[in-house]
Amino acid sequence: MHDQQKEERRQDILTTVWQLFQTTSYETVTIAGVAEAAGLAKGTIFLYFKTKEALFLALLEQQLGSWFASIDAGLLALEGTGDILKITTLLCEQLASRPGLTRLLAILHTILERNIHLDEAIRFKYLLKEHFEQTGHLLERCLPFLKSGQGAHALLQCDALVIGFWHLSDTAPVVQQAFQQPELHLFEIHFVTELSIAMQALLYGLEKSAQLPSQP
Amino acid sequence: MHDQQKEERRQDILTTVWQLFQTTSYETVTIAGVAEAAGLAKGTIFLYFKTKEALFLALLEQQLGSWFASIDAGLLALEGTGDILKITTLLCEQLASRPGLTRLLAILHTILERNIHLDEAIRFKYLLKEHFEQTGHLLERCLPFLKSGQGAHALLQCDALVIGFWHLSDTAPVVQQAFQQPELHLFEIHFVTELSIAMQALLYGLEKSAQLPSQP
Amino acid sequence: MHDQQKEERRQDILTTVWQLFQTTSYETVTIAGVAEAAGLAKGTIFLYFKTKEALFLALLEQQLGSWFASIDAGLLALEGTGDILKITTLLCEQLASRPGLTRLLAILHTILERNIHLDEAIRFKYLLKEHFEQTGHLLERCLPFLKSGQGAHALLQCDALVIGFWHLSDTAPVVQQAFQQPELHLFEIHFVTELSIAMQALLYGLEKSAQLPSQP
Amino acid sequence: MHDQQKEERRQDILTTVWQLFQTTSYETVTIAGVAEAAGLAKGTIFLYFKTKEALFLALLEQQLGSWFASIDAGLLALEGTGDILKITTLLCEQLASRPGLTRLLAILHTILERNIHLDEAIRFKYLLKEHFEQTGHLLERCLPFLKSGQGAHALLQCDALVIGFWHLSDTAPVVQQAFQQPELHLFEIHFVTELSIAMQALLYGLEKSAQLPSQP
DNA sequence: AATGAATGAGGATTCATTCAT
DNA sequence: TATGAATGAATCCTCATTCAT
Repeated sequence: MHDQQKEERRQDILTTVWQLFQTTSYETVTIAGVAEAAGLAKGTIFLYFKTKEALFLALLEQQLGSWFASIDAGLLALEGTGDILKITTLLCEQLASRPGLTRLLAILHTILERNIHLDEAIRFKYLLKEHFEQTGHLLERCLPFLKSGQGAHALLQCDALVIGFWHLSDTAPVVQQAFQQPELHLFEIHFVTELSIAMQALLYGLEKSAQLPSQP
Repeated sequence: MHDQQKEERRQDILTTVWQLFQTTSYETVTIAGVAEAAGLAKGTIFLYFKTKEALFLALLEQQLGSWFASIDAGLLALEGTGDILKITTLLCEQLASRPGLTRLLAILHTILERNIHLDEAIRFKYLLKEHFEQTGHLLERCLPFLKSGQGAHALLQCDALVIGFWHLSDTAPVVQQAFQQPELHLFEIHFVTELSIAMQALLYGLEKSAQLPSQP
Repeated sequence: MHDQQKEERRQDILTTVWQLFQTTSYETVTIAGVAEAAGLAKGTIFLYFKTKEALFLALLEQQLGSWFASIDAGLLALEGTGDILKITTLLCEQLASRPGLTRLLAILHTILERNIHLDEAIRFKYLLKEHFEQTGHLLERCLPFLKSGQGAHALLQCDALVIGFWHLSDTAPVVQQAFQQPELHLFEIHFVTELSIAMQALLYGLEKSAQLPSQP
Repeated sequence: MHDQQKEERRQDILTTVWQLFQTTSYETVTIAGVAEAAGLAKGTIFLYFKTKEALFLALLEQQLGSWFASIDAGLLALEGTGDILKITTLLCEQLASRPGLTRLLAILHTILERNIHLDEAIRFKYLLKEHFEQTGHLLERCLPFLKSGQGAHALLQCDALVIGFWHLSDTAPVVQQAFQQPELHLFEIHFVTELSIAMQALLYGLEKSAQLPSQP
């Protein structure tokens, strides 16, 4: 079996998992279910992914790759504009079109990274670093107030916003019911909307901070 | 047994849980452990708290109450100053001095709210609303650019930042090891530091946004 | 529920396991099977025994208790006789009438003791020590050549013989088939017979050794 | 590929397994590990050995061959002496210098013989028979009280002792900890020491038994 | 002869929660 | 009001072995 075939099978598994994950939660997706849906034996799954977490991490890598690619393309077109609104819209819309990605990001630190091997952790973090730095670089060329290295850092701050607002917006069923009470609509968060607002404000604020003389 | 005695026992349980939670994780704290530490039977715990999640939610309520009280006091002293830096420092330092609070906030939406009853959800959300609106009000008086109602909303945005940065900073052991690799220190997040920076930028940005003519 | 009832249920479980163990192997006995046969939930079994190994260890304790009791009674009747043959016969026949005991002894060190908690290990070893010393004492009074403490030691040597000969006699099915070959009957070991012969020789030898002046 | 080459490769595999087995347990040695260490594919291992058990059985054959050779040489020098102490010392020291051999003997009947094919079982048992009879013969010439055929039988009894004392001395980690308790040192068995004592006694006893008029 | 991808069986264990007493 | 015995769901992963190439 050639490497190409192996890669194809790996992709098959990832595609299967991705489909299952769309309609259910991480917990609901079981290896047994994945194997059955993929027409493989349980053990075969583990031949391609050491743990369930590593499997979903690979999924995240793909989605992240896709997202960063879109962002990079978009940022190139915005080079030098300094248009925070357009940049925010770009980031958020590309995220909104990948609902699964956000859910994966939201469980990355609490679940996915909790049961992987060191080598996987290192590889993933380096990959992430590459993305952050490359896209951060592009971001710096769009937003001149960002100095070298601050682009990646800004992306990290956006990541925090994504995770945070996802948690706020992805409410449990009981909480949904509670929201039927009057005056509680305050907490009904529309993810993309709120994320956009906050991200925009954050970038404006970074611009302002850059203009200030010093920060201890 | 008088209501007072019941309340005392309820407090005893909460105090016990709080102590256990300080040194371990939510998962590690078991009802059996709580019962033993409190000198009660397992079943008794459930007489005071319907579920484990409700128990921790009560804990969160207390800590939140304490935090909001401090914030309120602090904001009163900053009324009208518009000093974003001081406000940010206030919010973050009061959070930094309550490590358990942050950890509870980080699991509020993914765990605590997932297994409580409707009445508890409603009560908690109303309580939260009260806090958000009262403190939001005070915030509005400190930051004149915040219109009525925007104070609570700003606090919500801060909440998102807290959750997000906690996830980014609370890394799994393997990831900690991975960080020993060169050039990965980018991801080593010091919670309070990063939270402060982002929160400050966010508030600056909200100020800037308020000055802009319109927002679609 | 009184302690007595708890003890009864504990006994029920042990009895159930004992019955299952009679007709199958340790591996074949599953907790699920035990629970079903006992009309209990799986979790309930673990309420009475921390691990599967601890469950079988309790079984062994009972059987050992019974065996030692019979031996003690028998040895009392042989006090001062120095009749090695009768003693050997006593030990072996009491063992032969408890087939399960031998099987448990044979897996004690390789399986049972491998997954128990320290407190259980300590308790079991002290229990064993008690038995060895008490019965060893009686043995010393039957066999005058045994000095103080040597009785327990002799029992330990017998234990080794029991384990060893059980392994030699409890042959795998394939090996059974192999024994249909001519001239291989050498290896067809009848457990009790061979154990008796060796144990008798061992005791004779200990007597002889005692008469020798010194052993480095 | 010539038979000679095949035999060489077979030896390579055995050598590799032997090295791995020295530092770990039977369970820890995996076919995958053996294949990797030997620079072969997993499937290749099974071309030379039908099962994992057959592989270790071959190992045991080699070690046994080596041990019996040493014993034979030693017994020749002791011919006619009737010196039980020297014989015991010979047997035990040659065993002590081959720690892996004892470990293999201890799992021979419970593991190795459980998953081999009939032809292998037959071959192994015949091989064993050869050894037992040849060395048994030599033993008979050292110990005149042993009648024809009793030498092999005595070796079988020694085998039982080896297995039994190995189990008693090879204690689980928890049990090791338990032995830190006072008064439990009774169970801390030094394998070679105890084996020597018991084997010597056994042989003395066989001598004594031979002098007795009759045995039922 | 060598490969290595695929297989798939197999089971203990925890712990929040309930409810009879 | 307090107890604590009983419940039972829920699933990952290893690794010897096979067999098509």
